[in-house]
Order: sequence, then structure tokens, then C-alpha cells
Amino acid sequence: MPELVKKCPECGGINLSWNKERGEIICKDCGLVIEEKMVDFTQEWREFDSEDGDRRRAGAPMTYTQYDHGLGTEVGQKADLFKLGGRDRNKFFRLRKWQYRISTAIERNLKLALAELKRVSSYLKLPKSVEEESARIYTLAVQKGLVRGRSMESVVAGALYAACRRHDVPRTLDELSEASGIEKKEIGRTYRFVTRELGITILPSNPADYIARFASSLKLSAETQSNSIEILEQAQKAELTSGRGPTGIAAAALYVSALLHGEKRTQREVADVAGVTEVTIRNRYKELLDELKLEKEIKKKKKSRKKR
DNA sequence: AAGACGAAAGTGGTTGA
DNA sequence: TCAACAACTTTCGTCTT
Repeated sequence: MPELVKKCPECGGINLSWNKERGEIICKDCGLVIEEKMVDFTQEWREFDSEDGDRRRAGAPMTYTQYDHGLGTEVGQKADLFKLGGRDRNKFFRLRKWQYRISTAIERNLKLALAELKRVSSYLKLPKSVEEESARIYTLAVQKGLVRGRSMESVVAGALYAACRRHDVPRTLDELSEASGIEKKEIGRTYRFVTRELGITILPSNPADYIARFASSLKLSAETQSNSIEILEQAQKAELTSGRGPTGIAAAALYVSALLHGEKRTQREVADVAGVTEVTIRNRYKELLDELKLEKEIKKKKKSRKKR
């Protein structure tokens, strides 16, 4: 856990858990997501003399988020230019022209696309691991010529969406759409196309992955949050989840759980953060009550409130 | 007055002939 | 390629708090 955060700014609790993969720090006391975009400070090696050999790395790490994997040399960066004058400057311009010419179309495409990718990724506060993954996916897509006939931006969005899904750090199509300015259905289309062509397998996204984020923006307690995950598990056993949109189920579980813990949120509020309508929540909610026999508990809750 | 609930019609995507 | 279909949305009226 990085040093930066030691206490929860919301409740002051020090019981924080760090999910490295998602780059999130979550307060176990109040459920607040404190930091969503963390740099991974861990080292790549553990032992200097392990059997795996020497894992110390030299130079910058390989990265897919630079169009040339961070290994190339840029000729003619602005800072360098100012140091030079006269002939040397001309020389630099010539070299730069050269460099430009030897860039293949693919490289130029990648450079643009990865800039866009970083923009969207930081807008959505996605962790580095997802950014890397999506850059990898995009690179593969370009190499396979899958961008032809599609806008670069939409493929970027599709790659990001796929990477999110693979890392269990789901963002909805709506969020991707808002961040990238690409229509939802377009992202979905390219997402499906790219994953199919590249043979990327994606597990259906798990509603539980949405809980932490939704609960956090609704300011629900940690108990409510973990209870809603239990509800979710029961729902899965009752086969209520297959074929339904995961966000709707997550939202309904959260809604029920909030009711049971006396932290009532309106259907409207829950629906908004989950990106579904109240009707969907109602439908899922009804199913949950039917299948999980929670009616009594809800009624109990109502009675106890009447007494007061 | 606001929220919860339900019915009915509409939308976009999937599937199977 | 088209039609049937399921999930979800939109809209609206009614009931509850």
C-alpha cells in the first residue's frame, strides 16, 4: 500500500484495503473508494539471487502505451531545438524529416491512437494495467488491419472496453461512450468485432464487480456493500443473473441491501449511478424478493419504523 | 409532493430459419 | 436477410408515504 493514503478522508478509519490490480484503495469501514488511479510501485523482482535469474531491469520498462514501445528515439524534440542554432538546426530539421518519412503508416496511426487512448483512460481514471492491456489489444488490431473501415477512436474505445472487462474493472458502455465521444452501439460493435477477430475470450462480466463503485458513489456503508454481494451470490444460485444486464442486477442488490440496512436510497438515485432505469431496478428487485424470500425482512423493517 | 409500482408500447440487438 | 424474441427503456397512470 502506498504511503500517500493512510486514513480515510470520509470516516477517518485506517482500515483500508488496496486492490492493486484495479488501482483502487477502498475503506473497509465506509466503503469509500479513495483513490482510483494508483501507480503500481511494486518492483518486478523479489529476490536478487532467485532461481529465475537476475530480474533487475535496465532502462525504462517496455510499454505498449508508447507507439514504439518506448524504445525508439525521437529526433527533434522542441527542447533540443532551442539549444541549437544555424547549421545544426538545419541538420535537425533534415533529420526530423527523415524520421517522419521512415515512420510507417502503422506507426503514425499508433501514435495518434495511443494518445487518444491515454486521454480516454485518464478521463475514466483507469488503472495502468488496463491501459497497457488496451494498448496491446489496439496494437494487435492495427497489425491485423482491423481498423480499416472503422474510425480509429471507436477501435480505441472498443479496446479499452475489452481491457476493462478482462481485468474485472468494468466500466459501462455508457461511461466509455461519454469519455470517448463515440456512440454506444458503435463501441459495442467494434468491441465485438475486435475481440472476435483477435480471439480474445471475455468472461461475462460479474455484477459484483460493479458494487464497490456504485456503493461508493451512493455513499453506502461497508456492511450494506458486503451484504449486497451476498444477495448477489444468492441470486446467482437462483439463476436470476444469466441473460440479464449485470448493472441492473448489481443496482437492485444494492437497493435491497440499502433498504435492509436503513440506508434508504430512492430507486432513482440507484438507477442513475448504475446507468439503468428505475423500471429495471424494480423488475430485478421484485425477482430478488420472490426468489430469496426477503419479504419478511423488508416487512420487519417497515414495522420497526412504524413503531418509532 | 415525491417516491414506488405496474402496464403498455417502443427500441436495438441476437438468433435461427 | 428476415422475423421472432428477450431484455431494457420510455411514458404514463395510480397508489403509498
